[in-house]
Formats: sequence, C-alpha cells, structure tokens
Amino acid sequence: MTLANKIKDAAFDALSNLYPETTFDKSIINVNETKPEFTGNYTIVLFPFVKLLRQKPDVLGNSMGEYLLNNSDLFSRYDIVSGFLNMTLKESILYSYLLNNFCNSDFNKPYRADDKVMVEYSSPNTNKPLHFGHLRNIFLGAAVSEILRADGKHVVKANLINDRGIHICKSMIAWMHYAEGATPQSSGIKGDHLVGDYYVKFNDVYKEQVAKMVAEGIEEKLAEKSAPIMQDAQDLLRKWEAGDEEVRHLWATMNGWVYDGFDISYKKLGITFDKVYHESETYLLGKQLVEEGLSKGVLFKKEDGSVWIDLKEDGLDEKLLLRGDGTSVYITQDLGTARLKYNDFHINQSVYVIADEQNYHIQVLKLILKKLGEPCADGIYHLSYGMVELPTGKMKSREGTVVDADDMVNEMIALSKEQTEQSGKTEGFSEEELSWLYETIGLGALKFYLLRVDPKKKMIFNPKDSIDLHGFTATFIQYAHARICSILRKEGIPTTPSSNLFASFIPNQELLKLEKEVILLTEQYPDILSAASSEFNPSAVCNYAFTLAQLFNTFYDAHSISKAENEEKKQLRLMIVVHVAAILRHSMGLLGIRMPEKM
RNA sequence: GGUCCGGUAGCUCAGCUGGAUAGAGCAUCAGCCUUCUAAGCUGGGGGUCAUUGGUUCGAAUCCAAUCCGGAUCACCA
Repeated sequence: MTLANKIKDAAFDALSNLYPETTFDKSIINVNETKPEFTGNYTIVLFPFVKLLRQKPDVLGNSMGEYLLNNSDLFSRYDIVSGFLNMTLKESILYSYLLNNFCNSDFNKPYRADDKVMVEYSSPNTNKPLHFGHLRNIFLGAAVSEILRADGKHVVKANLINDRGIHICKSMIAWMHYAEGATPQSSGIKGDHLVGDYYVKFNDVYKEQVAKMVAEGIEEKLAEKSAPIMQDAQDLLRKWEAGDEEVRHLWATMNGWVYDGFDISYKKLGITFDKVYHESETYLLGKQLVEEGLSKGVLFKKEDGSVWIDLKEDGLDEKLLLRGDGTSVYITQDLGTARLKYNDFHINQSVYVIADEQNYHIQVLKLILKKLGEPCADGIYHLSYGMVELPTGKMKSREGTVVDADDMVNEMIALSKEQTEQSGKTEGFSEEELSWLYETIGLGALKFYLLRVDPKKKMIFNPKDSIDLHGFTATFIQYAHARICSILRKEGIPTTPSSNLFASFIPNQELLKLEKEVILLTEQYPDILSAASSEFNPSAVCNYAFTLAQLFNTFYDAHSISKAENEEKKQLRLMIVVHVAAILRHSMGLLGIRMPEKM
C-alpha cells in the first residue's frame, strides 16, 4: 500500500478513536501532497470534519496530529495551517521504502486468472492502408491492454478485421478494371497501399461517372445509385455473398496482400494480438440472436419482414436489426460477435477501442444485448477516443486526405536520426545499434505524442509541424533513463547494504529535499497504475513518467552522484536513480516505448 | 431539434471524487557545459479557467442556463 493510502487509513483510525460516537465515511478524508511552501509531505484537509464534529479546525487538527504522532509510526511532526493538517513523514519511513524497493523492477499486481478482459483494437478495413487515426487507436488499445495486464488482469488482445462488404468490393472492382494484373510483387508497392490506391481509384471514377450522368440531365441521387462502377461493385458483393468461386479467390488474394502489408506495419510498430477475428466469419452470427429475441418477444417483425427493437423507453428510437430480405445490418454482426467473444474466452469485461463517432452505436449495442439477456452485456466498455483530424478537417482515405501511418513512422525515424546525428553522440555505436536507436526514439516520440493526451479529446495534427523531441516527449524520458544508465555503467549497480552499515548511517544522515521528493514520487507509482487501469487512461502514465523524469533531471543537476559527499550518500543516490530508471522502463514499457541505455 | 463530448497562457495540453498563491511543454527573453550525457538545468514575462447565476467556510472542479466548436440520431460499415 502506498503512503498516501496508509495516511488515509491512519487518519480514519484517528478520527474513529478520537470521536467514537460519530461514524465516518472514509471518502471524506482528503489526503494531498503538501504544497512546497509549507512544512510537511502530506496534508489532511480538516474542513470536512469541522462541520461534522462542530469543532474548531485548530482544536481538531491538534488532537488528530497528537494522536497520529503517538499511534502511528509514520510521522515525525505535524503543523496546522488554516484548516490543513500537514504531516511530516519520518526519515526512516523513506529510507526503509527505498532500501526495500530500489532493486525491485516488477511493478505488476499479482495475476488474477479469473479477471478476464478482452481489448479489441485496430480493427482495420482491408481496403486501405493504416493512417494516423488508426495509430491512435492501435497505440491506445495496446497501451490499455498492457496497463490492465500490469493491474493483474488476464488480457486478451483482439483484432476484428473488417474484411468484407461493399467497400472491399470497391477496391476489387477498380483493380479488375484498371490494374492490368498488378500485384505487390510486380509493382513493388506494399500490398495494403496497392489495394488502397484502387480504393481511391474507384472513388475517382465513380465521381466522374456521376458528374457525367448529372450533366446529361439525370437526377443526382439516381446517378449515384446507378453509376456503372457502383453497379459493378454491388454485383460483385452479391457474387461474393453467393460464394462465387472466382470472386472469392480474388477477394482472398487481395486481402492477402493487405494482410502482408499490415503485418509489416504491425511488426514495425511492435503491435501483436492474441486473437484475430474476421468479419467474413462472424457477420452471420447475429441472426441467431435475432431469432431468439423474436421468440422471447423482445424484438418484433414489421409487415415487410424486417426485424426491429423498440428502444423508446430508453429515450432512443426504433432500431432495425434485420432487413426485410433477411440480411444483417452492422449492429446485427456486432451482437453476434459480442456473444462469440464471450463464449470463446469467458471474459467478464470487453473493451472496445473505437472512435467517439460510434458512441451511439455502442450504447445501442449494449442496450440491445441487455434486453436480450446476454451475459456479455454488462461487461461492455466503450473506450471512446477523439478522432485525429487535419487542420482541413477529417481524414478521408477515399479522398486521399490522410496522413499515412507508414509514412509517418518513417518520417519520425528520419527525424530522430537527424537529431541524434546533430547531437554528435553516435560514437561507438554499430550500424545495427544506430538503426535500433533511431527507431526507438522515433517510434517512442510518435507513440507518446498520441498517448499523452486524454483519449476522449479530439486531436488536430498539422503535417507541416513535426513532432517534437524536446519537452513533454518520450525522448525526454528516454534521455533521463540513458543518463541514469550512464551513471550506473561508471559506478556499478547498487547492492543491498548490510544492515549494520545503515543502522549507523540512517539516523545521522538527513535526506536532502530533492532526495525526499524523488523517493516520494517513486513511491506513488502503484497508485498511478491503478488509476490508469480503472480509467483506461494511458495519458496518466505519460504524465507521471514525464514528471518523474523531470524531477530526476533537476536532482541530477543539483546533486552529483559519483561525487557525493560520502560513500553512503553515493550508494543512497545510486539506489534512488536505479529505482527511478526501473519505474521509467516499466511505465514506458506499458506504452510500448523502448528505453535506450545510451543515446 | 434530442443525446453525448470538448472550451484553462500566443500554441499543445495537465489539473475536474470541491481545498492553500491554477501547473507543464512549445514559443519568447536572460543565464548555466575544464565537473556523472546541455535531447538537459535555473530564472523572467505571459491567465476574465467561454459567459452568467447558484450551492459551499472554500468552485477551474458540483448544479442550472446561455454562447462557441465537434460527434451522432441510416434498411452505410
């Protein structure tokens, strides 16, 4: 348990014993870090009790302060400043935390096999390459998975690939008409990009055809429906659904190209999945649920045979679940997939990493599952994130107004190469080490850039502004880590000292202000992890890691480690920095960011 | 129109289960490398926390209304 929580418990204990006739709710106890201008480490806010006990803050604070000094072994003094009880921790508490934890590099909570959660993310369409918006989704999903795992949960990372539908047929038909048999091998173009090019091509041709028809006096809506290339695509979809061998073969071939391309991208990004679902295998599953819902009377049929659910009671509308011709709609598939996921892994929580434009969709999905009595309904959590937009508006693949993911990654690696060379610290690196370093810095900066912001906030990315490698960045944290590694290479890794050495040392050697601050900040790490996990929020980890790196840099600048005042002090500081490095590595590891030892 | 999300320094964002004088980074200005990695550190300037009202000992934080921006409310996926 962290100190802040121990102090909360101690305060609760104090109140309960001092005022046994009153019952307290623990939530009224507010423990904060003490503001730097006051004496103390943690502050207990007295106002909430003042009202409840009808006592003056000073009287209350004094009796609590006295009680805590006498009955808890955490504190060495207390001060009361206008309603705030500032508690100063004993030095020995900080020393013992440090000595017991400095060589600990495992910050994960104990594994709980029965606490199963699935995180679905990435979930790309197979008609175009990944773009910058997908990267936010992918990094969020991967980071949240690792954070939940560190919190002790059994995590299944899932990818639901949207590999069928009219949009896939669009790139197929354009390829058939215009590619002249081009393949990734023959063209030298990465498979996902090649297919994406024909998706764009489809759209160009389609727009041209519609414009021409409108010029010929055909109504725009009719033209959009009956443009020849659109007719071809729809024809292709019908053939696909009928299982036409030739169509299925081309479909499999082109999807194969895309998967090869995705694999390259995922590998470069360091992204993996435990389970991959394909929509072509799951899109029919929802019909079973619809049948069951009809027999339960939860759903109803209209005259044309279409199936609906009435959500008016819940402030929503009627929602279609099955078309009159018996085919599924988007949400029907999701119903089936939700059940499939649940049955496959017996998960008690299912996280959907999906952009906020689908908030309504997921809300409806969860509601319908609940009405159908599906056990998976309660565990559904929508990790809704804001879209990444350009200054000109939304990214649209079919318009070609996207920042391509592969391009972005390459640019970041090039940028980190340029800056590393500029700093002139590449001496002694082999070629492989250098390219590893460039990737580590470039990818780290990219991931951090997308993860440091609260997920629900919309991001606007201007391709003209390059992503910074200074300030609130992964590079900053990596640099702090590399500095620590450099010290450890020279001074060696600290070992646990014999107890009698420190028995004489500790009482006589006061910790400096910055030493205390660093120790106290490291001590808070478990609480940060818990909060990040329960809020599904990697940005909390970003903020913490940056703050820690920043404090380390201040410490590093103010106090020499190799030239410490004495040997004990040196060992002590080595313990502090080795602990900082371990936390930086662990926290960045959760975000999928590697930490160089030299840079 | 209904629902949901956002509005904090020139820019990008923390802080939001109410707590002390609202914090970072970028940009800008002034300093700091013969001393553990200057991708760093120290300091300065920069704020009507969208607006108004309410609750409270105390509001950026909670409530209400208003304004601005966005998403969504498809027999598209």
